[in-house]
Amino acid sequence: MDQIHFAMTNTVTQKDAWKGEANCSVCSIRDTVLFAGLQEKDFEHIHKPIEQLPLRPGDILYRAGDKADRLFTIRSGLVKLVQYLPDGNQRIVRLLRSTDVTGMEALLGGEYQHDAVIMQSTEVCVLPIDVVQRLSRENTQLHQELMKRWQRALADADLWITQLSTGSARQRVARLLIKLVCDEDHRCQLFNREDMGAILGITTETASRTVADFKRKGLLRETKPNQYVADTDKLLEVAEDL
Amino acid sequence: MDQIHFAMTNTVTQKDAWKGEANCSVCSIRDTVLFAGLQEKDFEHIHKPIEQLPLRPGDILYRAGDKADRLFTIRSGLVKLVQYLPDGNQRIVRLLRSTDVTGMEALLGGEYQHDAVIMQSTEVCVLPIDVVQRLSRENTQLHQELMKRWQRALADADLWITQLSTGSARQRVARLLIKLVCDEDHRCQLFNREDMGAILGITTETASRTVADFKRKGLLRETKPNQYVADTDKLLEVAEDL
DNA sequence: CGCATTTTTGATATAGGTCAAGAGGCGTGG
DNA sequence: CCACGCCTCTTGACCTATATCAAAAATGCG
Repeated sequence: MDQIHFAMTNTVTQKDAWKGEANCSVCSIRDTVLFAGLQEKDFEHIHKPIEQLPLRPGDILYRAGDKADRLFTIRSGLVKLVQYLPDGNQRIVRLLRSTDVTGMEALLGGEYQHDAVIMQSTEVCVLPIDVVQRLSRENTQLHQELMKRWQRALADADLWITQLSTGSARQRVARLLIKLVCDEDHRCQLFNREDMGAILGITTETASRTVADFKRKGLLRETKPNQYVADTDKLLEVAEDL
Repeated sequence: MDQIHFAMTNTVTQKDAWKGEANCSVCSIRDTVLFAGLQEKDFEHIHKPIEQLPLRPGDILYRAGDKADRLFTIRSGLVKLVQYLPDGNQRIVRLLRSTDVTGMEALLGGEYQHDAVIMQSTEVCVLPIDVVQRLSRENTQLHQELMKRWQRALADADLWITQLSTGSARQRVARLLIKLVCDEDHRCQLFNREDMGAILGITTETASRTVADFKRKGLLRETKPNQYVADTDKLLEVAEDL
């Protein structure tokens, strides 16, 4: 459908939004992050600074076909990986959130495989690929961590197929909502219906109708604009079509 | 639907079908295979023998939940990776063919994520994980090759989503057929309609109807039982809905 | 040859696509 | 602060593709 509005949006290359050089050794999410296993001495070897960037909805982190020379850790926010069909339609193939790593294509020196588009205000760390490669050679734990990320991405992709691309529209929407519930209060934010459709392989209208229906039936309650509370139990019933 | 008929089938653990110890240094497909980059001296370090197994349709290479301690290279044949939905339905999430590697979960010491089921007579090499791990530490090229395989699996998974789980049933079947065409004569073998359905997220009946229709319309010609010639151009038209 | 399994085909129901219009939000500029 | 225009969401009416249920035809196997 659209895939447009690119011309206006920033890519990360323009450093005007640069937030500053990161100090990984005091990173607040360091123990869950790619660099978790690094030692003091490892940090001494990082000469190139690691940038930390704030990004806004609609910004493009990288595009399919760009030379892959950087790896990204998502500190916070939400990013979609998008691929295009021959007919121009788009399909979202993965969502990235806090502590996720993306752009691992860079480790092999190829091109990025997706457009990475910011959906909610996001902060990323930008890791130059040569830094990661050297560290990965020297530090077994980082190396292990990289493989784990790879494995995780693959498991995510499998789930995307089995959960989000299989079954009725109702089931798919329900499963997506369950995935989105973040805190223990079952709160979640949704995104626009078009993106929901591109995630689930259904039309915008069907996404809309289904969400509206869930609201009416009380599986979803909107506390304030785009702030929902989900009835996870009922959603699960729908997801498995009981 | 079924996911059954397991009780009767072999898993690879029973070595009765053992074909013999492989000699990797003279492997006929060695230059396209995981061990492509190994040197003579590397082979000297492989103490544990590398098994080479012939498998028959219906055999199970490994099952979801099994401890992942071996990595497999497909020498020839066809293997499906299957996952199950909560409601018991199955979905095929990947197909493996000659030179593909599977079971990389083993590198992280977890459990296999899928059932790996033989679809057509297959030969695999079984690589004990500790062998691979040691070699990968010593040999950069093997290590690189492993990452490439990981990347490839991920790209396959993305294609599975965009090509085989998106669009009308006709389009999906057409795209699948295009994928299956192997030689330059556009020959291909199909598999049973149920598997086609589980790959495409459609019913067995729809798969059957669509294939039958393609035959009638001449997009597909059956030369002998389960030996087809595909009209790739016409299939492409259908795939992109021109 | 006869049984079991898979494929094909038919009839029917329905979920979801399509096209179109209205409703609600939100930012911009007067 | 309001009015206008733009955009997204929602809803409606309609129609088609695909699921579902069932039975016949074809295929393979012992």
